[in-house]
Amino acid sequence: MQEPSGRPVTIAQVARDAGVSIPTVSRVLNGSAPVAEETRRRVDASIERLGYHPNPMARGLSRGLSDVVLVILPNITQPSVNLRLAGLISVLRETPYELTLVDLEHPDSERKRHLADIVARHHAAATVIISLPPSTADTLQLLRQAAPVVLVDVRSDAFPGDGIDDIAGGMIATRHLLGLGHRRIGFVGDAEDRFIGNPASANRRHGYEQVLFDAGIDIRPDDIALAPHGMDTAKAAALDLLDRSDRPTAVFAASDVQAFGVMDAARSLGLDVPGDVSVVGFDDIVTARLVGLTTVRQHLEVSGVRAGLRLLELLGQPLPFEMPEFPELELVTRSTTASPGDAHPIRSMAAALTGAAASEKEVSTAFDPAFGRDERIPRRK
Amino acid sequence: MQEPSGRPVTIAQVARDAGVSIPTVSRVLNGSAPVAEETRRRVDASIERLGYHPNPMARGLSRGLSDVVLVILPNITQPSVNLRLAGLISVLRETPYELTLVDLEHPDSERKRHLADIVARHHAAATVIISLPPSTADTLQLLRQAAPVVLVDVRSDAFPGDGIDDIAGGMIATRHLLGLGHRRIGFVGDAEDRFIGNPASANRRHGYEQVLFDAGIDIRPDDIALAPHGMDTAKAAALDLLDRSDRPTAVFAASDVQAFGVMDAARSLGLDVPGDVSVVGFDDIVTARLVGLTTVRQHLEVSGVRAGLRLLELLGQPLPFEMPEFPELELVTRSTTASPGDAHPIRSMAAALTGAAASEKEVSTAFDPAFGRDERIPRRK
DNA sequence: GTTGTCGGTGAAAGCGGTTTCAGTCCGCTG
DNA sequence: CAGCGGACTGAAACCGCTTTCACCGACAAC
Repeated sequence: MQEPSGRPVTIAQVARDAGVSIPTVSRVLNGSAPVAEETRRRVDASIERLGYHPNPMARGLSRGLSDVVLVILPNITQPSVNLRLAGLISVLRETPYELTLVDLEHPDSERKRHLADIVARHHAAATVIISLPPSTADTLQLLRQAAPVVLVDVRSDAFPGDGIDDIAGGMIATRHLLGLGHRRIGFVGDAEDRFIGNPASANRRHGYEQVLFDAGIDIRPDDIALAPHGMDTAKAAALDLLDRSDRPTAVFAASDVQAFGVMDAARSLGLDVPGDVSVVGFDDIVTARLVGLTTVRQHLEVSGVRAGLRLLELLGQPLPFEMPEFPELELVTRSTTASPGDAHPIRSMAAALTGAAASEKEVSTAFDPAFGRDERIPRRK
Repeated sequence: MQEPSGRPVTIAQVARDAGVSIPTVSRVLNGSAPVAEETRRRVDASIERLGYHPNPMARGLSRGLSDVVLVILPNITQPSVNLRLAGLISVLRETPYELTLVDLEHPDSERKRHLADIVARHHAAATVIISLPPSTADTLQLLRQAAPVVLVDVRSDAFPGDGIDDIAGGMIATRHLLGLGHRRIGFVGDAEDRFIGNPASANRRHGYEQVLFDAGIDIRPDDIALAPHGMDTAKAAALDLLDRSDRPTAVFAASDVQAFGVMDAARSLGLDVPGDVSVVGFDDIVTARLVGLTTVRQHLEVSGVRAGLRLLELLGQPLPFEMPEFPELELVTRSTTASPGDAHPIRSMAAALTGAAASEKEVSTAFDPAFGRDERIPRRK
């Protein structure tokens, strides 16, 4: 605990202090070779006394591999991304790996940030890419380098990863509305350059269209509104959809964030949810529960956990716990959906406000999001 | 772009390929000394052809300083923490620094993770600590090491940082309720070990008490409910507060998350917000807008930005932009507060659902949270 | 015509670790 | 008692890069 201020303590100082050679200290540190009990004690004492911490750069250089896992994601404030990251972190916490974060924020702006270049620049032990589909060029380049790559929220033949079945998800949501008796069902999703973007929204729409088709319902083009991802943009799109006398009686939004936009639009038109319009979202982010949004739940945090475990496998590390098994997708029925004409305005609004636990089929998991979790556990009591 | 697969390309290979010495390549890379135009061209060509990226560990080791900024925080899924981090990231993005993330998640569990040890272990160029007050021992040890430390959401004499004036914030919230005519005002805040925890909640309470005192209002002990931080715990605490015939007509919650708990409690008691109970939160996280919560806004993302800029200063780096000036705290009036007895149940509920933009005094900033921002900008159009 | 000075370059010495290799010193076996 | 293997240790090489330092040629200054 001395640490004479200034430059950090080096292994050489420890060796000198303990009266041994540098390699011996290294052996004590890593247990890479037998060290006499007495020697070990002396070394440990010196380490403690000097407050020595091995320099991770030197160690990494020497061993030829770093201990950092590079994580690349589009935007950390995005609730879904955030939760996936949290899941990954919870796994990495149990390992000797560090986490280096690269937030692209505007991944496709000018497209100048090539994923593969970012990866190459970092020389990390492994890379996790969240919600960003690598281009073909990226894929080729990533395959050429040695460090493993794991994808989250993206399916690829080239890399392990766990995208969900978005088509099935779209079908679940649409069937729910159909089951409630809706026949005019709108869709609000991403308008995006599909060469770059995540195809999730498009696939959810495919599921939606498939179900309607199977039910013999014609899809009216003007019941589909696309806008760049975001709550406000979705609201604008939803206004087009809902500000008509022959509006749909229900809307399936490709994400919870967009569903909020739809609800906001409904509100500003004086429409009751679900009295006048039912709304279904997708993801089940934390806020969905708060607002009482009916949605298709995917286990966001679990996807991060899985990626972490898969990574450890690839790195030949022991897994701190088992790969969790979760239903991939499930409908969470809350208070933004009802049969057409089946409105109880006041009750439903009130319920919507706080997520009417009574009517909700909740599943408790080991990975509850932060809102439902106590951050500070009172100690000794 | 060849990269013969396997081991990453080294500077030696580039040097050989370009027919120059290693130092020359280094000079081209860093512009640290003049290089003949012709030579430079050859080297650049080799770098490009081989797909060379300097090994950051080797570089760091050699230069004696790393390019990573260590960020330690309590829980990344916590909206306030998340936003602060996002602000920091936006600054670091403009610099050559990498960001390594350590999420404690349960910072005080067993207290075994000493901040100073984490910092020492990483040998980073600098450290940012978000929403975690260092202990005295930590502080001493952190001061002893060379790399700068910046605090976010914590005030300290030892390190630069920008905590807000929580007492003033508590006063703002309470005065608002007082101004609406409330005389029985409850408080819901953190029950915590103040030796470890962040004193924010306690300070907000002090502000609250001060205002009531100045107004000549007696504070009834049972109008104050404390619980470990979290929405569900706050709900339970609020139930105690509100499930009485002589309940308060308004509640000031020490954070938005806790305010949501209070609203949830009110809902489950069949109380209308703000008809029967007004609720004020603190922070103005994204969700607050969504739910229409009246709250005391602090510019969370800006706090991260400031920390980033301050860090760059300490590191002697040029600042990518100016230090933003923002009002420290401001009341954002939405739809969860009203004068006692001044209820319009249906309207207010509906408004609450989506944040009734009309009645809201919004301030637009350059740092809008994700919900209000388009994540994917459609290109070429 | 000798000195500087400066652009341009390479040899070599680190940076702080790990790892190979070559011993010592033992205790055992045959 | 020679021979052997294992426990334990240190010298030295190496990881990939930066940074002196020395050197060479060219050109300006005296």
